[in-house]
Amino acid sequence: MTEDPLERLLSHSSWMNCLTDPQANRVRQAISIVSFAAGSTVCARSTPSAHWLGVIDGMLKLENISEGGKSSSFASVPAGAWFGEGAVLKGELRPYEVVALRDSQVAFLPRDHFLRLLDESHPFALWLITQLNARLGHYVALVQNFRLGDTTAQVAYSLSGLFNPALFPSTERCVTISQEELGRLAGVSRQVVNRALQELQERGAVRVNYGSIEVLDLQALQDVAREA
DNA sequence: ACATTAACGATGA
DNA sequence: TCATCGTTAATGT
Repeated sequence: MTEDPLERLLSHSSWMNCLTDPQANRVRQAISIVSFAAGSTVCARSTPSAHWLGVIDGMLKLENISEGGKSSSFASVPAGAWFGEGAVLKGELRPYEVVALRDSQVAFLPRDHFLRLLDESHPFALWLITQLNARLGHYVALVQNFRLGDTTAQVAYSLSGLFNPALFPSTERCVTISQEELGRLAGVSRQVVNRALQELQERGAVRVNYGSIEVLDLQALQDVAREA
């Protein structure tokens, strides 16, 4: 039963602790699981936000695409995280595209089940407020970083954001992401990412591997992100 | 100054 | 073989 990937996700999802056994079982049965190949679209932009999404395995990105076909992602979502509650709450069309960065498995919880939990469970509502607040804090810091920091600080902040324990409780020390993808996340070119990572490696904050980055000193990474 | 795009060769999986 | 990496040159703001 620990082989069940959905159970693995749920056992690491702190909001499950807010639910009663009947509620938890209801949720289990309502969730459907879909696999996506790297590069495929999980949710198209401007389609109804009919589900709350959890990443069982792999990694997703949330991105906007400009007219010129250039894409900029504003969030990467590693395994273990749930997202999309904003669009579900507002009942609006999804304002961004969800794309699998690698082969991924995604859990879909239907919108009505999500809303019912919110209606029935005070602890779940409190958990959700905490979650939204943590995300708000992340983006407030992102704006400050964008205005005050140099490009190395931007890369450092974007990378450290993947290890924010409030948002992504169960991320490992190592993240599989190409320098090009990190560039899309940080809003800079791949060349700048490459130089920034080498500088961060010289400082001992990270180790750069082929297709992945290992964080050796998260505090040092966050310190660089705050430099102006 | 410093970032961006384009391009090239080298190298890992 | 393909993706990714490290680097350089030309160009833009």
